[in-house]
Amino acid sequence: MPKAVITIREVAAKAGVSVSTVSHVLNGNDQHVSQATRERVLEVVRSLNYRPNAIARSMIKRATATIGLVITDLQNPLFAPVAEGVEAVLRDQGYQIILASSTGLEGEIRAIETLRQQQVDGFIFMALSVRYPSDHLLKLNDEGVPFVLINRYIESNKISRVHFDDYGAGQTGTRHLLNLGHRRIGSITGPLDIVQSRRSALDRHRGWLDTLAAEGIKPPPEWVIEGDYSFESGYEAAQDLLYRIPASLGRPDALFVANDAMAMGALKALYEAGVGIPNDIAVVTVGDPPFAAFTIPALTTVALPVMEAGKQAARILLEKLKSPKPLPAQNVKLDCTLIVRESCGAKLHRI
Amino acid sequence: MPKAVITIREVAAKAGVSVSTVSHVLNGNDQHVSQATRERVLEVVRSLNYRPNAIARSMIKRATATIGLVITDLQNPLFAPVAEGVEAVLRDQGYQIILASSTGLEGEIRAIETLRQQQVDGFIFMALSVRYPSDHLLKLNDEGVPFVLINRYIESNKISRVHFDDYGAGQTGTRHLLNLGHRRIGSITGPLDIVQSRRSALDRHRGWLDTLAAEGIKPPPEWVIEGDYSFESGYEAAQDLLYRIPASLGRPDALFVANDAMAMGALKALYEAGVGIPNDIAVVTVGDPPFAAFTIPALTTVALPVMEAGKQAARILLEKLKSPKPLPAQNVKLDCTLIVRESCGAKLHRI
DNA sequence: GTGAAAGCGCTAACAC
DNA sequence: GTGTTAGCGCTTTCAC
Repeated sequence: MPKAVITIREVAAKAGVSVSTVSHVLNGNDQHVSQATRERVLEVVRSLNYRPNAIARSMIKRATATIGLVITDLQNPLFAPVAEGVEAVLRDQGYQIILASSTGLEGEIRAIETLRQQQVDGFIFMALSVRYPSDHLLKLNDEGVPFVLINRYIESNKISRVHFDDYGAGQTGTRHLLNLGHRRIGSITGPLDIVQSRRSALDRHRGWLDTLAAEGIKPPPEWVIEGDYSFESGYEAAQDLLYRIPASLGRPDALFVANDAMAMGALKALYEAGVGIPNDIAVVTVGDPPFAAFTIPALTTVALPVMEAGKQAARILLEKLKSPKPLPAQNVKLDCTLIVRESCGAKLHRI
Repeated sequence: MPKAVITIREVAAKAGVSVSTVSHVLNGNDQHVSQATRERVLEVVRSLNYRPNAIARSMIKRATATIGLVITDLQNPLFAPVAEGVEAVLRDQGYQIILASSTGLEGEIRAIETLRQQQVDGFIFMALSVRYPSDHLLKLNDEGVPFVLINRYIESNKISRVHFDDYGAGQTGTRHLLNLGHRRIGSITGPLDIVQSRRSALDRHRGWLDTLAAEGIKPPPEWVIEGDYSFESGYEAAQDLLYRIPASLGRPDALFVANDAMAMGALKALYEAGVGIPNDIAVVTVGDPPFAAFTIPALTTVALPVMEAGKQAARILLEKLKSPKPLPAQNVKLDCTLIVRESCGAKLHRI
């Protein structure tokens, strides 16, 4: 800020009081300040358009009222609603959010370092839950830095995190298909392979598998195709499903697709192939983006409470920030809810 | 950060030098420091895991190397790519981004105030370009605070901004329809009314209108329906177009839809009504979200260079930040490019 | 080459 | 009730 910046000293001078008096009235330590003085000070503050320097303040307080929000992928559609949730609860408490997007492990470590130099009071990590090493987070925790993870898996029960009940989402979606009378249920999964695998993909997949198993159903491996959560991969997976299955086996008549983008891709491939949805193949998915109601047909889906995840994470962080002593880690799992639209049809065929 | 924080003094002590020497080596004022001393200091820095306090540093420097990114709507799909662009160029220069989402004029003013107390070096405003008063921005500019606007209109040529060539987008889309041989061209517009109007909606609309006029075409008012950029409004507008037009007038055989979300909504309404796209009605739109290639049919669209907007804004801001004296305002208008997919068909019918 | 010391703008004892 | 003052952790003249 180039312009002549005005300080507490000038306010004090103009009001004819000492800086400490000004400080007192500004910080609400009013008890020991006379009504008249207070008003005079406030008046000068206003007339001078005085803006307290938060930086100077935080040097003394040893707290900046800022938190670092570190994100692995800004373009991830979950990011905006999560950030909105975080923002909403943090702002209410006077905290600012410093945003850092990082790529890969190196980037994340660098981001943390920079933000610590900026003296952020805590962190929220919002990430693809790829399985990369988390030693730096463990260390961060040991150092007593408050933080919480969103949608990221970690092998430690000493770290607070909020995540979605992905396993439950897999169950819910699959059960819906079952209830509709389907037995031949295939799946387009998220990234399951060792290096790229995401926890959410694994869990949703297990939810699907276990739910079928509970009904004594064991789908042939040809009916599950692995995607990578992208529109493209859903499109291609659906084509594979259509054209690469041995005729003897036949097609599934329902599909559990692990996320919304792939589901939209699949819808298109199916449409192009002349496969009717939901009549020939019913489709259920996970995630409820704004477009879900406007695909053709509209997606029946298991919605993730994304903004809520941001809010919860912020609340947990706030608790840590306000507590003088370290709090036990919290692990909150958010329930996902089925939203019935068109892609599975509506009628129950259940016998 | 609760843990015993280690300061430059301790580094100095352990290295057996003065704090100023440590400061010199840390800041690259190496010239006057002996090789041996430098190495000793660096060694101690590493062993102590010393983390310089950026807050203390910025008190002296009178600059924080942070900028405020203020957004009116986190959920706006343009936000993520813009933020990514901003982040990318700013981070390269060692700047941090402080995020503030604000609602309405009041919220924006509050956000600015708070960020100024945090001593941010500059601002980027990313907003719906609704027409609300911008006096506070004018004043901010007069005070010498560097900032740039993204996608927001302002009646002043003293303020730097980057925006999309919305008028050109309207032209490009419309011309594509014309080239395909269409003459009966309707439109679903963005918010045009006095209170909610957005500059982009107005400009795209004018682009459409003028391009038709240049060909001597004057579409009947019944063929233009106003939406609000949402999926729903596109859906409803298309229904209006289908069912509310006097039979005598007949339907348009092509549609310029002012944004991607409304286009997707319209596609669905048209599909449900059994209207074939592009054969019965061709659809062109503006904006190229990830889903555009996977609607049914895939959207032919005029793409906005969203991430580029973020980058440009950040570059302009950086220039301001580095310049000792105020720079003249820059006004960059970004070109939009047609992406041909399926919703208009491909064949040129042009006679 | 290296160090002492004066602040940056503010808060919080502690005096009076 | 109000004022004095000692720092927060750092950079930066200016001496030596």
